[in-house]
Amino acid sequence: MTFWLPVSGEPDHQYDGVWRVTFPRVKALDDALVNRITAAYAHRMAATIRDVARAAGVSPATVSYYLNDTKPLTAETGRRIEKAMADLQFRRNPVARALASRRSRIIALAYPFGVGHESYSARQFIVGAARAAAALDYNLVVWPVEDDGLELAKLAEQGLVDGVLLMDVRDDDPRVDALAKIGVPAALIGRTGDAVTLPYVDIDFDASVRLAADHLLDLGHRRIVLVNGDPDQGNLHGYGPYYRTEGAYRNLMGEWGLEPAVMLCGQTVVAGRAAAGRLLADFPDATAVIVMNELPAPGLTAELIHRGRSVPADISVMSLYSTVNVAAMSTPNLTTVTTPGTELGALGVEALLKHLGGFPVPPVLVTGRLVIGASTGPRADAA
Amino acid sequence: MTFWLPVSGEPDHQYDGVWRVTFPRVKALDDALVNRITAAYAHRMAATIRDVARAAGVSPATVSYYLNDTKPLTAETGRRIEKAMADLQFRRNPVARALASRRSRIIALAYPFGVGHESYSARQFIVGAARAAAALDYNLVVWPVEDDGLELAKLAEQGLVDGVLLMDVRDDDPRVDALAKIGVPAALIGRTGDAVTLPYVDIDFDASVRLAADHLLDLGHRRIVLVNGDPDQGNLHGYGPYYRTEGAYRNLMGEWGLEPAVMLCGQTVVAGRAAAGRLLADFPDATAVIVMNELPAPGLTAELIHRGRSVPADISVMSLYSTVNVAAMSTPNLTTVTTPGTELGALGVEALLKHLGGFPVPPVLVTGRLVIGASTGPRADAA
DNA sequence: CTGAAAGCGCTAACAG
DNA sequence: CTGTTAGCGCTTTCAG
Repeated sequence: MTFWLPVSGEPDHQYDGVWRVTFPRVKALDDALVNRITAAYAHRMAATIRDVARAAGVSPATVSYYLNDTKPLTAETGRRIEKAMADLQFRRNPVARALASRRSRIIALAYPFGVGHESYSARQFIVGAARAAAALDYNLVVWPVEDDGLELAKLAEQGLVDGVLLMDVRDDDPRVDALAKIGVPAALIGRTGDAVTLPYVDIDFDASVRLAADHLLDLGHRRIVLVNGDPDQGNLHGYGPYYRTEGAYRNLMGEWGLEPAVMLCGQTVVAGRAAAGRLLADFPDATAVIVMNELPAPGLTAELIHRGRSVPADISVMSLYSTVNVAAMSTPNLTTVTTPGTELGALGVEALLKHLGGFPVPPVLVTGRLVIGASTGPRADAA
Repeated sequence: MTFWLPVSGEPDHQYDGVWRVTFPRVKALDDALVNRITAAYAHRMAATIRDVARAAGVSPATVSYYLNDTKPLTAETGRRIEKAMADLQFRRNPVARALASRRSRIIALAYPFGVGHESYSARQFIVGAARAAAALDYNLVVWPVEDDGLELAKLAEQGLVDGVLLMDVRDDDPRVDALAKIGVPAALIGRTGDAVTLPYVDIDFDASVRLAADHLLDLGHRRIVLVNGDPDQGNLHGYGPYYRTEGAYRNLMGEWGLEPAVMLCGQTVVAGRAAAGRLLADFPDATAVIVMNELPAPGLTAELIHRGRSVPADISVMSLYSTVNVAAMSTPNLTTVTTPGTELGALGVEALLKHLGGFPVPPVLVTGRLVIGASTGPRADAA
């Protein structure tokens, strides 16, 4: 079996004791080699539950009860088991436990990795989810899969994981259907359309947009343009963050009696640069702009300055759903409402596990944090 | 059991049908709840190898041989098994397989998540590793653990995984010792000190620095400053990328008969800004600078411009080990030699699996890609 | 080339 | 409160 990494360029290998590889197309191990792998999982030589039982003078079942706290035991019995376990350096075997209990205690994080999903906060989601899982004695496997659900189905139907946490969900997400057909439980980061049947956690778009807009309104701005993501680029129709953010923005503008102004922009730095020209042409009276997602904002800001506008004196830029580090890269460093990635990852795991436990799981919406930078300031032409 | 996410700010919850959470301290499920989780791993109702054997008129062992290609079978037998599997929609149970074979076919990616490790290419490593693992029928669990090896030891000694891939390794890495003591096989992305006993893949620092420096030399620059990472910040003493990059740089300068000039800088955008002042003060004759890692470079560039220097007319900036997206965020967009994250992740998995198979694994060094931006240009004061 | 049989280490009824 | 007893589904000698 061979697989190719999604990297450009031709392979160029040299060997002189070590391999030196430039832009590799990676040819992986073949089947035969993989089959010959001999190392066992680390646990192999450890004492078993039977050894412990024997040493403690109880039955294996009793040890199991103690381990799982699944039946009440006398303190004395517990103490003897505890001692035996310590003496024998007992470590329970998670694989055997999984087989017998029919629960692997492994969950998967499925996240897309194609165009339009190049969010740098991806790392935060993974860290949040993995650490939450670890704290709950679960393991998190990572499945970077295509949007279409095919790869996901293949992985899920292997039956290793107890459940799947889906990232970057769309209204009509093929991955959801794929999992449903296989019968693997799932929870969502993001949501599907109106009839959300699965547990989910998501950004609180209303609150986040309000946080962003209020800051601008407080500074006196009245002509605030939203630079939203473009669903036509990267096939992101029905992508919640786009239309929910726009909805929140329009509501808010309505609430304040202001005219909404929306333009679309691809999710790259370069697209952000290009958007600057359109912004100035189409909305010459804009004094502030809210830019969706972390990549376009730096590009747009840079290009505004390049075209002779001063930020924030002429126009304030608010970066919506970015990270502190990315926001700091621009000059001036950007004011942003962050993506609560760590929180969503952790809360997503929590939702999934509650769901696996058969508990009702109310939706959770998390608001980003307003981090004030130097790209927003008082409206210059204030009446 | 309760755990706190590493997020700042106080919890602020509201419930009105959905939870609305701001800056949450996440309180996770308690033990009792986790114990009550009932969902089984997805496989539970599927046909077993016995069913297949019965349907095919062979023994379970034969089916196993067929599945694993572990003994030669007649074509006819294979065909019958194949048909039975299809009829019954057979899916082998990975947990049972793991128990019997003593191999879980799960490997872990351990990566640090503390200060100094906030690389945005982390996502690429994970994607590369996870997809390589999947291609080889392995699963990758993610363990974001502290540098000290304690958390890692706790996870590894559970015995779920067949091996561990360590990211961001240092010369004297406690995590390596921790794994050795437990007896869990490991491979490295990065390397330990001189006596590297474990298989590793790493950046080809010599080649990458040469790629960066050659570009600048070709443009006529002769006074090229290296802005290296500061090991005192984030406790990164013995961190290979720092001293290997510096070594490569010094060699190269020697080779060209140029005077090396090195300054240190923390791994944040803000530190990069601060470094600009020192650069101008300490090396007023510099016409080009090579900046280590993706965060400081944008800061340094911005501050140089802020101080009235023109990039690249007055000074060229080369961002070493960044990503295309981050490099594009600056104005001018930065020339960079990338971190080959995807490649290293995939090659690391390959190295680990070969190691598990008992095969010799020669080291692999991968060179980044030179992506030319607008931050480097011909030396202005060329004689 | 195929099969019988003995587990892998743990859990979970069911008894007592 | 504790023990007995079957497995969970697959792999892997060891025979034939």
